[in-house]
Amino acid sequence: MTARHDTQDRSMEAAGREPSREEAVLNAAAALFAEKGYAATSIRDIGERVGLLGGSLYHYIKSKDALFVRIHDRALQSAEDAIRAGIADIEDPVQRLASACRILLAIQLAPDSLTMPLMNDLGSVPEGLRERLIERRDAFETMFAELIAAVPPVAGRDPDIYRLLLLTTLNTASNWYRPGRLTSDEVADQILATYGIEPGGA
Amino acid sequence: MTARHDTQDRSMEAAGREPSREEAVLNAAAALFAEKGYAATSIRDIGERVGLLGGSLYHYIKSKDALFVRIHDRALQSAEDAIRAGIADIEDPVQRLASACRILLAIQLAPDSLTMPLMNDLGSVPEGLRERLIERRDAFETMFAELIAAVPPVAGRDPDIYRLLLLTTLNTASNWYRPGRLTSDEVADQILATYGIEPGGA
DNA sequence: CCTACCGATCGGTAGG
DNA sequence: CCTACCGATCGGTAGG
Repeated sequence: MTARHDTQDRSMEAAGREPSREEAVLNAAAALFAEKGYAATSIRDIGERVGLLGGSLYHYIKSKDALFVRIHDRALQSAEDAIRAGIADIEDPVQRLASACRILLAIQLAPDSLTMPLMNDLGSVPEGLRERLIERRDAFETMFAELIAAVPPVAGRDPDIYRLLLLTTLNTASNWYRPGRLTSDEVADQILATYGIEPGGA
Repeated sequence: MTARHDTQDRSMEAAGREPSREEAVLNAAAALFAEKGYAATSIRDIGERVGLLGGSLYHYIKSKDALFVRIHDRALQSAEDAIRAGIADIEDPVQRLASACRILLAIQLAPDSLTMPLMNDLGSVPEGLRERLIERRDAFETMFAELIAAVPPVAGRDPDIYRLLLLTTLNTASNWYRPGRLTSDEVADQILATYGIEPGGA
């Protein structure tokens, strides 16, 4: 989970090829939505980031709403895929949960526009959209809930609250994390210890 | 959709008197800013909530920016006052921190427009404003940092991360909390246990 | 992918 | 506190 990619944007895909124009639009939009939220991000803002005028974006997108949904779904799917792949070969439930947390945190802390700040505040999203997005989110969180349910509960802790606190802690870490002093994995270790998830036992 | 006179709530203050019009404007604005964020809340939205047209609000406010600053400062000041008052007579550092957490959480979970969701996401606030607000926030967090510094650190935990996780956990609880099953204090107990803050000892 | 534009809405003001 | 309006900006479209 060590991030070795540069701070440079215009991030290339894994293989190293140039991103297509459409990918560039999605990435720019993801970054802006993550930074300023839905309402404060204008179509013209997004266009400016990729060197197009606002109206020109409509060759690649159907509407601002649809663009947001697309990015939101892609981010969740990408995170879900990464977690599933990362834990596929692990059998011990504690190790599975620990790995999932580490991967999710790495995603949340990495300045990677593919997943970006996994879309945290839906507050400024219009009424109609919000429900769709929350449904998608619930599906993601179900996966996490299952990972948590597989480990022995911590004594004296309400399982629902435990789950919500852990997930929220992972998801909001990007609000305060500043790269430099600690790596993502070091922060993950702190969070895991806080929630009594001690892999390797020792 | 009962459409009597005003569907408005017109909640009274603690003492039972009518809130002044200015207070009503501040409270409505606080609720809307907390719900949808700065950018997605229009002056006309706020006016609608108190039964005025948008332009009429400018008798009570100087600008949207200034209104937000005012509400933000009031919320932080009010929270700070409540915490200071609540721990003034407590000497044991663990008890002081525990009480402060309980009070802060109660504020964050209460649908009270005076403090409302203590303004969490500054993402949609314009550049210039944001710095001012973050400064104000730092002052508040300093008080909390001192309370934490007074208790013995948890073994193996990074103090800075510990502080950031605890504070973020308290501040984001309103994102998932739904009244009914557990009270604010019961949630607080879960959080305190998670962070090794066990007052009373037995 | 741009020019040129649309209707709607924004924060804010004048003037009573 | 409203009417009536301002210039700016919004999401989005036509037409090339």
